[in-house]
Amino acid sequence: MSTELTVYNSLSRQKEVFTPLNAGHVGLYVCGPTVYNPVHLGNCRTFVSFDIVYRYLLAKGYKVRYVRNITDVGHLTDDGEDRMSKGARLEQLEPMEVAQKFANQFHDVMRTLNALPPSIEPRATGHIIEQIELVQEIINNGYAYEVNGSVYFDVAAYNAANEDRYGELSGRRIDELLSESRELKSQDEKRNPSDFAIWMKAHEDHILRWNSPWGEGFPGWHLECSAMSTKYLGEEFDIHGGGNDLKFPHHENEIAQNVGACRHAGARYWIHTNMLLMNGKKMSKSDGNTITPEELFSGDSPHVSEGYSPLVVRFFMLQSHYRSTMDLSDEALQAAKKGHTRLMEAWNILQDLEAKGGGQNDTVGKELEEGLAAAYAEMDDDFNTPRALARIFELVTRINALQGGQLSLEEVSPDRLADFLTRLGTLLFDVLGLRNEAASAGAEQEALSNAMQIILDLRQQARTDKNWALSDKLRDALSHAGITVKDGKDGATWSIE
RNA sequence: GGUUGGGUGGCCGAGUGGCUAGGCAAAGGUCUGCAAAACCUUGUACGGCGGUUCGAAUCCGCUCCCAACCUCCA
Repeated sequence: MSTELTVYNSLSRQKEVFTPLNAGHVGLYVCGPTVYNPVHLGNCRTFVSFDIVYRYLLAKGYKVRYVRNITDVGHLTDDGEDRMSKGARLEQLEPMEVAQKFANQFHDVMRTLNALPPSIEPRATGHIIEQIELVQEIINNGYAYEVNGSVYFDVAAYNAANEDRYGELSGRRIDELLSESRELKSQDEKRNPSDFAIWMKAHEDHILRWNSPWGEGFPGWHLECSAMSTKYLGEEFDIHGGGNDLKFPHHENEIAQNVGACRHAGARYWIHTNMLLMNGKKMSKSDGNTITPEELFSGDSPHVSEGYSPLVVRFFMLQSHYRSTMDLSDEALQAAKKGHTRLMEAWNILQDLEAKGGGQNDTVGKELEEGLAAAYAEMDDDFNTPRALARIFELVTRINALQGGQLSLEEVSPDRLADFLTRLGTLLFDVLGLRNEAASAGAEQEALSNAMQIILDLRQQARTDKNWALSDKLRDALSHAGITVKDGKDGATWSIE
C-alpha cells in the first residue's frame, strides 16, 4: 500500500500532490545559516525538519540533490554592519576564520543531531562571480539600477512588467509597502523604499569586498541563494525551504531576483518551518530565555534539570509538526526522554520475538503491517512526523503485548514479522533518523553485556533460593550504578538509565 | 499599524463538520516474593462572544492573547 506524497506549498497556501520536475529526481534547496555566531537551537529545529524531508524523499526512492548554503557575506545587521565583520570584530578574527569556526560548530551540532549532510554546501563568498553575473542580467532586463556603485532591485519596474507578482509568497501588497515611505538610513539612493540592494558599494572600512563592474563592493544578502540555487539546481527546481522568518523579505526577494534574471521563479514548492519557543515565549538572549544546543545536551543551563541526549532532542522535535511552533520546556523534554526510551526498548524487544504463527494464524501480524502502513501514510501527508509517531506507539503497545503474553506469537507469521522488522527499522532509523544508542555495540559493550549476564544469573540463583535480601541488594546496587533490572516472565533484562 | 500562522485536557502535541490521535503525568486493575517494566481500564479539552448547520472544537464574523516578519515610535 502506498499513498501519494502531499506537501504544503507556501506559495499556494495549501497542500499539493508532490510531482517532481524530472521523474525520479528531486532538487531541494534549503537556506542555511549565516555563520557569524554559534548556531541557534531554533535553526537546529529547522534543519532537522528538512533532514526529515530529505530522508523521506530518499526513502521514497528519489535521487535527491540537497543543496544547503552557508551565508558568509552580505547579511547586514540593523546598523548596516556586515554580520561577518561584526563577528570578526567581536572575536578578533579574520572574517573567514569566523565563518570557518562557526561553520565547523554548526556541522558538529547537526552531526550530533544525526542530520545527514547536504549533497552540496556552497558558500556565498565562493560564488561572487555568479552573483555579479546575476546582477548584470537583472540590470540588462531592466529590473535594477545603479547608484554610486550600488545596485538596487527596482521593485516597481519588476511589478509593472510581471503582473504585480512581488509579494506573492508573503502576501504583502506592494502599494502598502510603497506607501510606507519613511526614510531610513542610507536608503536615500533607492527610488522606492521597497527596492533592495543586490550589490552594495564597500566603504573604506568594509573588509569583505570584491571588484565588480560597479566598483569595489559586496553582494546583497538575498542574492547568494538565487545564484547558488540556479547554479546547482537549475533555473527551475522542485523544493525550496527555510525558516518562516525568511519568508519576507529574503525569499520574496529571491523569487524577484530569479524572475528578474531568467523569467523563472526558481522553486515550485516552498516549504517553511515554524519557530521554536522556550517556556511559551520566543528565545531571546536579552532576557535570558535562551539555551544553546550544547547547554541542552550537557544540562549546563538553568532551564533544564539535566542534559538530554541529542537523539532525545531530535525525537522531541519530531513530536511536533514542522509547520507549528514548538514549545521547549524541561517538562516536555522529560516526557520526550521517557517516550524515546519506551520506543527504543520496544525495538530491542522486537529483535528477540519469535513468531510462531503461519497460514491463517496471522491476525496480529496483519495488524502490525497495517499499523506500519498507516505510519508511512502519515509521512506522505506533508511529512507528518507526530502522527507517524502516534501510529508507531500503537505498534509499540502491540510489540510489548506480544512479549508480555497479552497477545499471542501464534498469531504472527515469521515472514510477516521479518518484513515488519525491516520496514519499521527503515522508518525509525533511515527516515526519522533516530538511533538506538544502547545497541551501538563495540567490544566494551560486548564485555559489559557478558558481565551483566553473569550478575543476572547469580541474582536468579538467589531468587530461586528465595534469598530476597541478596537479590534486592544486587538490584539496588545495579540501580545505583545506573542500570535498571526488569524481571520478566522469561528472566530478567537490563537497560542503562 | 500591516502580512502570515497560532490559541486543544495537569504538561507537550496531532487532527477534524458527527467516528479513541499519540507521548508524559494521574487514578484503578492484572502480573510480580516485593519493586520496576509491561498489559488492560479511566478522567475535566478544544481562548471568549455571536452566527451558519440536524449537529462545530472543526465553517463565518467580532473580540482577547501568543509567535514570526515588515513598519511605526522611541
